[in-house]
Amino acid sequence: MADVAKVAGFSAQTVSRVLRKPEGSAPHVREKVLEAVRATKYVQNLAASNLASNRSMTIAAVIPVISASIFAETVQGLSNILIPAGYQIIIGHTDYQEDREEALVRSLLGRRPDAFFFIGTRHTKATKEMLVQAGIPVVESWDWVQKPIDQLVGFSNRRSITEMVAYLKRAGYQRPAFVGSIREGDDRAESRVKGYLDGMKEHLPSEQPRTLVVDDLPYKMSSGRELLRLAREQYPTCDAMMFSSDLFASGALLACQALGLSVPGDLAITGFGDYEIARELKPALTTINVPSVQIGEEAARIILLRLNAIRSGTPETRVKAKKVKLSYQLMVREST
Amino acid sequence: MADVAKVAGFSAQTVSRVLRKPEGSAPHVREKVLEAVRATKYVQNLAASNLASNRSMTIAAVIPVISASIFAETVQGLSNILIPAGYQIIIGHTDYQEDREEALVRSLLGRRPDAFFFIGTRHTKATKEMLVQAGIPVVESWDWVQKPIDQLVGFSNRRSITEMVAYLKRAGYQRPAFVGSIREGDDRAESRVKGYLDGMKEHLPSEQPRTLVVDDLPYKMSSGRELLRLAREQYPTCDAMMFSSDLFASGALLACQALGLSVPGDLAITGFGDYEIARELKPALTTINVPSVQIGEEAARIILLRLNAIRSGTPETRVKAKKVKLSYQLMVREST
DNA sequence: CTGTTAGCGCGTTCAC
DNA sequence: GTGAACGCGCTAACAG
Repeated sequence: MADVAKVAGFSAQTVSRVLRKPEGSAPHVREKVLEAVRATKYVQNLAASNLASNRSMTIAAVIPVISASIFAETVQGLSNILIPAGYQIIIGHTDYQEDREEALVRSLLGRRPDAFFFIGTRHTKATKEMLVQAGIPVVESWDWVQKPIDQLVGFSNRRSITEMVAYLKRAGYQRPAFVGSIREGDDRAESRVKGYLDGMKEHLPSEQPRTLVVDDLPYKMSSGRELLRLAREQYPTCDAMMFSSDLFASGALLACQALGLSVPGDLAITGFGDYEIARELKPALTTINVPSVQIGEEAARIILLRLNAIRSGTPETRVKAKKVKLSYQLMVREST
Repeated sequence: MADVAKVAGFSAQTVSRVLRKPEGSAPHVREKVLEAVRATKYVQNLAASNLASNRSMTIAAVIPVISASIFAETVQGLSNILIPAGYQIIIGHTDYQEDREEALVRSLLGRRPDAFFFIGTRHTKATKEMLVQAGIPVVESWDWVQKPIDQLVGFSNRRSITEMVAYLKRAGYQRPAFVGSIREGDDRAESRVKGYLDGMKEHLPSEQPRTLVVDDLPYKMSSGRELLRLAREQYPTCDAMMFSSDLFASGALLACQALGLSVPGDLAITGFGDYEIARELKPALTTINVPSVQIGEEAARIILLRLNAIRSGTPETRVKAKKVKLSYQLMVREST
């Protein structure tokens, strides 16, 4: 920066100012400085900037897995808002393991992010403590809990499935089963199981609930085929299968075709997530649409609001939002 | 760190050493220090560490889009090797736009990553200059070029499609078309078009090549349906459609079923990428398997090798690997 | 194997 | 609107 200053004919302070707040300097100064930056191919060292300013202009995003496209959509939503605002997002993934999350948060904290974003609401005690002590905004998302660490942008996984049961009942199904491979630690998927049980109690109280939940099948379409096989074995009289994800539902649907089972004639199938494949398959899949992009965008807005408030010294209570509830949507299609 | 040192009864330097290289200190010292770290809930400030050591322990990964699961697999491969080695990966995405890539690289450079990884081999002149000047290892990937910026881990998109044409010819197809929606800037997909033209010239020289390449359809299954419609209109006598991606091929395959077209009876279909859906559909999709995870792992190994060499002062020439060529695989299935 | 000294490259503060 | 002094929290280099 000193070199740039020398070339421009000003002090390093002026270079720093122009770089951070161009409109704060006189136009001719600004021009000269920016010219010198180009001439010297100067790239600011953000580590030094971070150290001196105590702000890193990064937001930490903690997600279960990167490769799930639906979570990628949420990250996309975050980016849509945060990148234009000058923030970088640093992503970490936990593979649904709380202890990995704890290690990850510890390591991310070392970079002094200005805020944290989580997909999920379940964390170890130590994780929560670290976050509280860091004293930065934390937004959790993708589910609905009573007491978030700080702020929450979510929807009720549980109620969405209860609603699906209600719909199936109305559509004439009497013996729906809930089927899925649920990683231990995936509390959102576990909420969906509860939602199923709620729904059965409320809408089909005469029926014994049918659940088949394993934890050792990978998150792939082919697991849907395997789950279908297991579920038909265990619940031969079941007339509708509610899968914990569209991915499993899609695999099961294709397997039904291979087996010569008619959907929804012989068996109705539902999913969760409203992935693109749900719309494209024949029959198209009845499922639950999740506001994945919107969650990210809303979380980003909350983060920016909080950060601006902190910078300008606004009292916390003025901006600390309540929890934000977004709405899922039941997508009724041909598979039921 | 001074506080931790006081609690432990040692100097800050010793705390620093224990944190970075635990085996470098006497066991009783190590114990005391780590105990003090826990007691004070100390979290190291990596920005300061970075500044002082001139190493950030981060690797920048530049990819076209996060949400494409096949790229996520490559990032997974990177993680598999780099995370255990103590590195963090910082991801940026370009949406296939060279100018966005340039801005992204500039911004990432500000964090002083220890190395760069790219999916893709096409960059602006300014981008290349910045990277060369940064003087850090750069690994490009996912395609095959003569002169990479630094190192390359890839395969020939072009030759893979040529091989597919050869296979189709052997299988009895005479009038294959190449169909896709290709974002401007997606040089790998553009290589595939060239591979198709090579293949036609070499294996079906009597036929006029049939290409339908648009640039305005989104990267979604539903675009496959649209591409199928356009291609049938333009090339009614075509007997095999080679799609630029499994996603389009899948959409087209499902659309064929809806239209009552038999695959491969009336029309053969091939894809690219070997996504899971390619295996699961009926008929299963003939496609090209890309070593996506392996690319990431191999790139990570090269990066570690280079970084260790730099640290230990080994001369560049000793470790600077040649380009690494990985092999794709033609997956012949039922759709041809 | 441990401690001391100096400085990494910036931004904040205050003076002008 | 611009410049000088100082320090952010850590590690490299050296001494012991």
